Amino acid sequence: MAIGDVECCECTEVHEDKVKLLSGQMPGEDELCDLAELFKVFGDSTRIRILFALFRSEICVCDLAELLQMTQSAVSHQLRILKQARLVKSRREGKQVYYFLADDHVRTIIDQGLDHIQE
Amino acid sequence: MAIGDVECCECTEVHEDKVKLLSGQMPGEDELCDLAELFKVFGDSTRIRILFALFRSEICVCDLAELLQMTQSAVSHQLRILKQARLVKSRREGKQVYYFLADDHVRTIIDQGLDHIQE
DNA sequence: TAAACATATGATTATTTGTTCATATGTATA
DNA sequence: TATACATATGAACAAATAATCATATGTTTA
Repeated sequence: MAIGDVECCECTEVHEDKVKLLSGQMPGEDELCDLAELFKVFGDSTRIRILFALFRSEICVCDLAELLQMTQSAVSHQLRILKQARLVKSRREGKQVYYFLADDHVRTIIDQGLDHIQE
Repeated sequence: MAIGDVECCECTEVHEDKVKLLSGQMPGEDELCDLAELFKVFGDSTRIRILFALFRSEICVCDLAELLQMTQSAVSHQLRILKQARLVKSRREGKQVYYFLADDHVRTIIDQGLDHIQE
């Protein structure tokens, strides 16, 4: 179907009013994309494992690599993504950099996710 | 580094005890993957838009396509993913199939996500 | 039962993304 | 200041994935 053809089928008029109403209530494009980007960050088991580790305490990069049995580089790349999403923060102590959870949203979101899959 | 080389660097012994402790507390592989898979489903703006629409009321596939200005096929593919993740359910009414939210975890998770990005 | 409508789905393609490798940056210490 | 250590990052490659197209399935009605 060509772009610009509004209807995907013939049933458009069935709930035209409902669609119009909903259309006005949808969040803006920016907000939707930001939200999807945020959840994308949770959508990788390496990053989930990092977040679980940080539930207990802050931890430095090489300990994380050891814990997850991954290269320092791979862990560092993922930490960068977590940091850009403001899910973790870091502090330097000498040669080492310690990462920790940025706030409690992380716990809540993961807890809700656990609730869901355990149902 | 070859697989089997445990250390990524020389600092392993610095927090060896911490790593061991954490290692015993990490969730199982299955749980971690299920969780990541779940959040992957939230990590797409099309699916987020579908979920937002379902916040208001159940809605049929072609109305969703109209609302999102997408093809029926694309919407249907995404609904399948949402359904496999048990985030939505459906019921047939005549020729049309209505989708609706499976439970309240969806709202909670998205609300927490919104909280986070709006900070 | 045939035709029209609504939805589902397999195959293909373009894009995104996680890991690896090599290397750069930053910090401490001899 | 030279060296070693800890972390960060760019490029490349393989794997995952969202939209499209064509078509199949399921339902209603003439």
